[in-house]
Amino acid sequence: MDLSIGDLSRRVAVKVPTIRYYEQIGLLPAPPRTEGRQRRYGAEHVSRLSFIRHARDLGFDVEAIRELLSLAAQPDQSCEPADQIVLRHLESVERRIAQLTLLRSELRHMLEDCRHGPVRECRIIQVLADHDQCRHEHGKVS
Amino acid sequence: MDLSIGDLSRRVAVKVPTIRYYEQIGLLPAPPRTEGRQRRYGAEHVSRLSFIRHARDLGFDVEAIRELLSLAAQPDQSCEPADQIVLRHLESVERRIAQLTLLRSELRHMLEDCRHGPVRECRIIQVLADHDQCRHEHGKVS
DNA sequence: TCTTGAACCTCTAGTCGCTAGAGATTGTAT
DNA sequence: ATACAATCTCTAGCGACTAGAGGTTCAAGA
Ligand SMILES: [Zn+2]
Ligand SMILES: [Zn+2]
Ligand SMILES: [Zn+2]
Ligand SMILES: [Zn+2]
Repeated sequence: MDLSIGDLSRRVAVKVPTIRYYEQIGLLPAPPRTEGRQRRYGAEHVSRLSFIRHARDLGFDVEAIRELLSLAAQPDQSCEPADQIVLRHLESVERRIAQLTLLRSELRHMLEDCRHGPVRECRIIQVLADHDQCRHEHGKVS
Repeated sequence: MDLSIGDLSRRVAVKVPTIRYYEQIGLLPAPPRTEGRQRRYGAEHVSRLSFIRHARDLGFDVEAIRELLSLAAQPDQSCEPADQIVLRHLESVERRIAQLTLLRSELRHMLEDCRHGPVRECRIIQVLADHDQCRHEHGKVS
């Protein structure tokens, strides 16, 4: 186990510049270097980066991942803080789904109502110009 | 109708720096100025900014809004390009909902499976470390 | 051993859609 | 005249990368 950054990249499916970025922000520890200053990674880097990547895929932000990693390193502590992080994330995903569902409905209505004639008669343009013609109180999409 | 940037901001509910930003990127035309170089807006700015704000609330990106505005200014043309823009956006919203729905399910499972004991036994940490323990092929959340 | 060339290095800047601040000027009400 | 809120320009920062320039190192084949 003595992987170049390219090897690690292929193995974990994280791009090379992203790995360097994670090192820069202190998410992945700086590995040892060859005499020519090239990075060489070991098994612990593979598993840590896999964790990071999986958590990113699941939508956690870097701050949350930082906390999750530090919890994972303390196996005797209660896992409650980790649960809290996941719960918070779940709630934000649910809020997001609710917003997007309203949005989808609004967009579908716009497309259904459109008569596909000249812009002058286009419902899409009219609705965009006037939120009162919307069916829902879709909030801002954040 | 001769609104300061603050008046316009309150009327359309778009923050002052955002209005200046829209001017900078060419989304909102530069208004006339007072002798002391302060911006003064008219009715056409109110309606254009309302359009922009509504489209942003509906999740359209600036490029799409640019195209929609330029279409809106040509009332005799076919509205098909506008419909296309909305359709593209709808499809991306639908993809996003599908991803987030998978994600929600995964996060719920993680929370359900967790025994709330020490980190060593925490399913959340275990699943994060190993995607094979996931129920779904949740893709990357983009 | 030498030579090639892919992979690596650092550093800077760009993405998107704002948001925040500094420091100076203008408008308006008393 | 004075005070003070609002405005001005300019620059930098957010999150999570991504792209590129310009230079160096590694590893494989001749
Ligand atoms: Zn139409
Ligand atoms: Zn609306
Ligand atoms: Zn747990
Ligand atoms: Zn997974």
